[in-house]
Amino acid sequence: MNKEVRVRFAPSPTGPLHIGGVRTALYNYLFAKKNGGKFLLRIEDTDQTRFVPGAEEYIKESLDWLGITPDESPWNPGSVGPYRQSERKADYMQYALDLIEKGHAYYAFDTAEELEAMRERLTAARVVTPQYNSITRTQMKNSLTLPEEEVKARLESGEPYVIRVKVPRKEEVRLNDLIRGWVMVHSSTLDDKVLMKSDGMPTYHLANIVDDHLMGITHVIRGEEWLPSAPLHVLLYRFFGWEDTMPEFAHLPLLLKPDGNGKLSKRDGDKLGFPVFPINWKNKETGETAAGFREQGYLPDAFLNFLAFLGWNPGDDREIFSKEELVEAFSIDRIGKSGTRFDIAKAKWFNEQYLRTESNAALAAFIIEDAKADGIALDQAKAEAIASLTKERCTFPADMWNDNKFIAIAPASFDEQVASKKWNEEAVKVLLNYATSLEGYSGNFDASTAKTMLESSAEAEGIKLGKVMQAVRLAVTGAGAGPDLMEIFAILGVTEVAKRIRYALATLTVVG
RNA sequence: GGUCCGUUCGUCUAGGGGUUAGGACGCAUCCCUUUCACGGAUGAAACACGGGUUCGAUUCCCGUACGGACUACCA
Repeated sequence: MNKEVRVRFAPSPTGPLHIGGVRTALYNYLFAKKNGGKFLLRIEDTDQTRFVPGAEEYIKESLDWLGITPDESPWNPGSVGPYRQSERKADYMQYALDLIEKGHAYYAFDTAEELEAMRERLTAARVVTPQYNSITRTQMKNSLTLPEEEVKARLESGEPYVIRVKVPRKEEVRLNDLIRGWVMVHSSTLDDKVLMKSDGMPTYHLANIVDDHLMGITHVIRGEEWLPSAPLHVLLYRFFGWEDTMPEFAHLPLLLKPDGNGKLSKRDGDKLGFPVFPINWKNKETGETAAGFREQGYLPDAFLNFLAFLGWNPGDDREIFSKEELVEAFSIDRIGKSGTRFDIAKAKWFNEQYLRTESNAALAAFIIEDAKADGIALDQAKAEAIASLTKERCTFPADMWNDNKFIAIAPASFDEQVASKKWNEEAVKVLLNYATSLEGYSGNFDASTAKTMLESSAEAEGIKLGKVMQAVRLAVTGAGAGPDLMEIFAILGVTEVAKRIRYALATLTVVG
């Protein structure tokens, strides 16, 4: 196989992309890059009734956020465009007509009521699968049953019609899925799917095959929900005479809800306690916003890494992979077969891992911005010091500021539980000493100086530092837990520490 | 209902005819430590079931159960 690998991600703009779709896009991207091929994006907007404004932009923004930008797309077209099926509308009819000519498709004039009546009749006759197929089509209004003249007359009169594929009666359809191996289906279980709708638009089945062919797609990597219709697609390639260039298929296992009860869907929104969308989606009709991973504080590379491992693994114990490493390690035969439940705890873990490896300089930007929202101006140096001190204990960038505001904001109140247990005579004595020596100090104040001075303040009273440490922390931060206290002191500076201690001394009273 | 797909710790998974069934998340305990975290160590925790094939099956085959997808002029 020396043909250039070309894969596509083909979402329909019916709303925000959900993470299952994002994973499909990711696998397509990884496969293309791994094989030096191209990753295309095609918008499948053949259902005019379900079109949602903004969905297309949403898809673009989501992929850009994750850095899996298509090589060819509506916004960056290659030579096989257009990349929106609605803009290719004029071309599909000739292919459908070609099929009719070859005897593999036919016109059908049945109304919705007639189709309904047929299904009811079949159901009443206890036919297990009522469908428009090789048997029932003989009783319907189509170009196979109607006289040629009448068909012509109906077409000329402008009567609405669809074009259906003529599925052979008895045939074994085989397909070799890259993930599942040979899948065999008997054509008698397939129905005569509509290829061209009465509004002149093709259905997914026709448009998909025609476009994949025209766009030189070599591998179709898509969700498992397409597996049942894959045999029909194989049949279509055959009817068109394109079997020799038919793409290889890989049907991805589905992303399931955390309880394993059904596949993850858009409607799950935030009900499950975590986002199902890559980025925020504002529903223009309801005005409601569905949460996205980006806005929740997930780093793009961490999210990508997490997503890649939902159904795929490299075969060894490594788990942290940059995008480039994923490309290098990726292969379709290491994709699993079974559905994957979505576990948000693991996603958080990945984010934590990535947060820790981010540079303090980069993280400082988050802290500065979040502090600003609280009306606090932080300089870069101070923000970097906070980042360095806090990033190892946080899941999201925003936690660095939100969980550690006390570093920049002097406590107005103190954790009562800690105060009642730790605020005692000894602590007061030590803090009194410490405040005094801090106030008389004007040299360089770093973490070790802060500690040395605190130690001597305790020693002077013959008190062990460990006994009063919590109280010291409480006095300066208002809380009983947090990052290394002496490092915090260094960030605060000698004057501020002394000031806070004086305030605590004046505010807190020793009880019991 | 029918067609198709699937089933290893709670979750993501590695493995594959003979293994103490490995790792990760989460959980628990311990260590480190001025706290909380981080980190380190340890632990509990799995081959859905029944038949075959075989000297031997978690692994191969067949059933059953369970789960899922599909079953539109939606994708």
